[in-house]
Amino acid sequence: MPVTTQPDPVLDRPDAAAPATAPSDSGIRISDAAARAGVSARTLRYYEELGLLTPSLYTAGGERRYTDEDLEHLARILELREVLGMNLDEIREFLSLETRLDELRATYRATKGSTTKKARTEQKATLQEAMVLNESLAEQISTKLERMDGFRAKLRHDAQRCRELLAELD
Amino acid sequence: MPVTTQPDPVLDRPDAAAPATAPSDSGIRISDAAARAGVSARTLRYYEELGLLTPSLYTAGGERRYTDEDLEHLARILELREVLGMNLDEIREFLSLETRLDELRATYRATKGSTTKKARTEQKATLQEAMVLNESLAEQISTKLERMDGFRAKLRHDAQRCRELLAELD
DNA sequence: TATGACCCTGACGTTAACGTTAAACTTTTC
DNA sequence: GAAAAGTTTAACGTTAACGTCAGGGTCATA
Repeated sequence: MPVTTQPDPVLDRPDAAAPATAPSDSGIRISDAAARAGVSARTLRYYEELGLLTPSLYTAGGERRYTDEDLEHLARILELREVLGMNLDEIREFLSLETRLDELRATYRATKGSTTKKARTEQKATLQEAMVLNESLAEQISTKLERMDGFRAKLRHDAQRCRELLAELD
Repeated sequence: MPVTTQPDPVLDRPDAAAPATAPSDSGIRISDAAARAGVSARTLRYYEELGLLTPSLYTAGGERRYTDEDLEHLARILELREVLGMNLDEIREFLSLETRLDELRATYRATKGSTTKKARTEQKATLQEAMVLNESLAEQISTKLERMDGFRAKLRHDAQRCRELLAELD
């Protein structure tokens, strides 16, 4: 037995639609996953330890197997780290809120409006929380963008002065 | 004797023009400088240890005194750290190149074109180096700006979906 | 089925960027 | 001019995010 997934991994996908290209399945090993993402295997184990990225498959022998979905998740983590400069704790917070939003949307679609008042207020609370974090993040990003843009302008100005000096030197 | 600056600190400024507001002079102590910049005194000592920021004054007793100019320099360091996410080594490299450019401009103006060929080729080399670093930095910033902007767009989209859901919940 | 290539789980090591503390010295203030 | 407040150097401590290594299993392939 190669893999310890009892339910069919294709028919049971959270997203009902069949994937574009049938996955070569059973996932890839950790070193390959790491190489594709440009990180080390140790990093993947560490992220798992922190609860950031759990491979969706394990072999019977206990080896990690990563799916394409896992790799996408990893890419999101790395984007938050590299582009936004978040530390791993902030990333976990952000991702957990994202997950809760997804769940909320799922249950919302499932119950289709016929929810109790209690459930509805809870959903509202989650949505509010999401909005708050979203807006605070967007604001931080905007100010950072402005400052970076200002810096870039200074760089351009400096470059111009360099060019002028070079020109004067014939 | 309060300060160990033999020449007059006002008349001997590198920039000949008199400062807009006569400085209350003799500089501020380390903890005040740190507080103004929003960092710790330890950080200032550490930056000095790394050669990033040397206070322009010392009391006879050996205490650091920071001038407004020092604080501006510190602000630049912090901008490189916070906005661009540079580490302290990268910051030092960048600042040292900036300093060399300033020196180059100074000697250029001083000699007013009457330089030897050897000196001129050296100046050209420095300018080229500066341009290379400048462009590489500008490029990095641009790609980072794009990715951050993309992320912000995703956030906006998410926020919109949240608002729609909230509206549906009446 | 053997064997080389991988992987597992500890566990300790590393680096950057400071934090903290101690013991002695300066500066300021009353 | 003496206490209070602040500073100095030196040295060890801390945290995040992994690196590295040992000892022992697992996988793929010939």
